[in-house]
Amino acid sequence: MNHNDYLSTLNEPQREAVLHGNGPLMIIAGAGSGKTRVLTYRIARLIETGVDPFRILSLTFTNKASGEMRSRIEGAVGTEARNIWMGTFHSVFAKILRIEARYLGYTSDFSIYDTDDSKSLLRSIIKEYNLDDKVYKANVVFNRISGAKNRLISADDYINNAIIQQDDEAAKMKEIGRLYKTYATRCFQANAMDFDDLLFNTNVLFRDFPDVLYKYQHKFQHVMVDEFQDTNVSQYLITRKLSAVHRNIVVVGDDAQSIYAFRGANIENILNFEKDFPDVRVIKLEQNYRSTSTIVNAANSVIARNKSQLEKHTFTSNEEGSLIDVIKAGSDNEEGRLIATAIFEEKMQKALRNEHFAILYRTNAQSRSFEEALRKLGIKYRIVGGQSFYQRKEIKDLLAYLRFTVNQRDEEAFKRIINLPKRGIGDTTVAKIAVTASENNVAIWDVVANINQYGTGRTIAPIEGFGTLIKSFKILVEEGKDAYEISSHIAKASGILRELYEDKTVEGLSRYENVQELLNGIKEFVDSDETEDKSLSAFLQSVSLLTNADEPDDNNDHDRVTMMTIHSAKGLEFRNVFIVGLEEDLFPSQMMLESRQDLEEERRLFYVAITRAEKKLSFSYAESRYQWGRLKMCEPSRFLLEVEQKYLNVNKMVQSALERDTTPPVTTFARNLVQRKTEAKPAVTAATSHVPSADFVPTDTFDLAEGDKVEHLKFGFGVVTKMDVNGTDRKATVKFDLVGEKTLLLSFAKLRVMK
DNA sequence: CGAAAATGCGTTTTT
DNA sequence: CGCATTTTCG
Repeated sequence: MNHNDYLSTLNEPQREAVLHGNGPLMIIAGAGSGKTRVLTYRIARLIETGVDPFRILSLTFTNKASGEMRSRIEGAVGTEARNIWMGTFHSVFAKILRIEARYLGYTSDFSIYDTDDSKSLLRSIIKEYNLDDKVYKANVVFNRISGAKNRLISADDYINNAIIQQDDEAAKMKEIGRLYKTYATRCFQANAMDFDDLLFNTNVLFRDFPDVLYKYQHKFQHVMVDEFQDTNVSQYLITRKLSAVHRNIVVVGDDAQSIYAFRGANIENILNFEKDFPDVRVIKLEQNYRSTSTIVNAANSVIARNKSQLEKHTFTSNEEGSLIDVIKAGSDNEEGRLIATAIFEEKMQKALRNEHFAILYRTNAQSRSFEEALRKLGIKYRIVGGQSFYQRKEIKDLLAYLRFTVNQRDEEAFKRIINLPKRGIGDTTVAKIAVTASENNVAIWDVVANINQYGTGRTIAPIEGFGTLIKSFKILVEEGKDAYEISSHIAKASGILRELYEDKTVEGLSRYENVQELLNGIKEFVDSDETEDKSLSAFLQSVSLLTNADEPDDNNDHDRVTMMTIHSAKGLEFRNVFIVGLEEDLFPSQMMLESRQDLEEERRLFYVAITRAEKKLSFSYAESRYQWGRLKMCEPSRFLLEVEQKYLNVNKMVQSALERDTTPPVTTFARNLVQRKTEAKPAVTAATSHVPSADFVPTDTFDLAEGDKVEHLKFGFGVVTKMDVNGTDRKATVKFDLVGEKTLLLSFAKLRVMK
């Protein structure tokens, strides 16, 4: 593509950003202001003007974002784009650490501990120290350690820091420093890094080994950081060091969209940047091309309440668009039904596809009621995040085998697989092995591999069997077999596949399929011509850093309603967006209100959610919510009042309150639930058992006939007694169980037919 | 040692 | 309530 072709499509500040030559640049890019285009064009242009792609480092927020950007650049400049160093902070620096591992005393096969591994390791350490695990909760301890690492505080720093120690003592957890120290040692002994270590150790690497720093400083001629507002100190320091020589650093961010302070992101990075690079040029992208003016203005009216923000005026010249609907529901289930119906109707009226819709919520747990309602209407959906594929037990089990095959020091992987499938090696035996190992001052694997030398009693046989098994896997690695050959062999030889295959329950079947799917994924990884290193350890590295937005795009089946948390929605856009669960204590979240005085981050989160919508936005809230088996009464969120009211359409609110006859009034609803708790399982089940097991399917063909069974959203189940067809008009008379005979002009949005 | 029973905790958000 | 971890018992 010729420069001028794309340059002519840009506005003035966008063009300036693309054409900016050398030296530091900060782009403050409002939501929907075309920042991805700017970044893409800028990189394409660098390559066209002769910069070697190998010398461009581009850090993005998700692997998906980087993949998309890479393919767009590829479209402009060709396959050269593949050579750009592009990815998340974690993946790029894991790659560098892998190359330079020996400087830090790791091998390049180091394991990456996910949060579960970390917490499980902490749990064992807490236990070993005989600390009360009700005081020292793995979760809390982990968060403390993680916070410290993100501020580049090592275990020793932590112990020697008077202020931190005071804090911990006040919280009655003065042992955290010791736990941190042991945790770090154990990770190191296991040849493992957790997520935070990937950044922490990169800092250590660059701090302690100037030669290595020198190499990368000179290598990367251009450094680009997307979503700069969400970087933490550790990340910022890395980029600052890397760009210290060439000083070609471009950061792109929007302080109004900073939503990761809880994991150490620091808006002050934006201010520090101006201090560290006094000659920085600042370009503001303020025109929104994404959303209607109603949406842009509503979003601005929300964020205007925040005190701390950079001066910026976002505007749009797009059409006004429709008002924001506010939908009130009696319960979380009704909220699900109302949204699902709204999607159905909007889809039909405007001839839209499923993929035009997104439902955004504050917490993953809210997805349930929407899933059920959408499924009932036969609307396809996908859930981003939540329990991801890679967190499933069977997947983690196989991955643990793979990890242990590559790295026998991986303590967490060992614990997972030593008795899986059951081979008669229980906790006591494992503890014995650990004791033997430390008595003889050797690694656990050494004991397992040579159990005959250390041998005790009758548990020798299974241990030896396990050792032989792993040894046979190791041989495959040494022979240089690729990741797929090795993993498919391990899946079979370990007995994991067999065990799942023999489990004939529904869950067992789906687990078996999941393992197969993982194997398919590995095959794809190996077969892809973009994969240079096809080894098992390369695969493991790539897989452990997948973001929850990186789930495999299912079989070309894109046309689905997307459901996800607002956090996951960052960087995405949808024609129609529903922001649901707008209730006080849920959004804004109670925890946020407790732990911090100000609501600013929650408000920014709301801002992010609003600005995902292109044409049409809806809010919803429920008056009651089923939580932990109890009914909780909810109040509308203060955020509903923080949006300038002239952008809201509250008609639907009244309407839905009037129509709310699918759900009993809240009082009876509550009573039913109470009854259900005390008396075994009464009447309520009668109503549910009425649901036929064969699935109802939605119809958009009106092909009703006498005798068909139908379900109407308001009136419940019924049978068609009479059909009147008059040209294109169809009238059905239906006898409903609940309300008797009704004549319907077919409003198919509310009617489903049983096949 | 492993299966069954009892306990207990959780819902912020994610790399 | 539902899942995960811990305790109990055969």
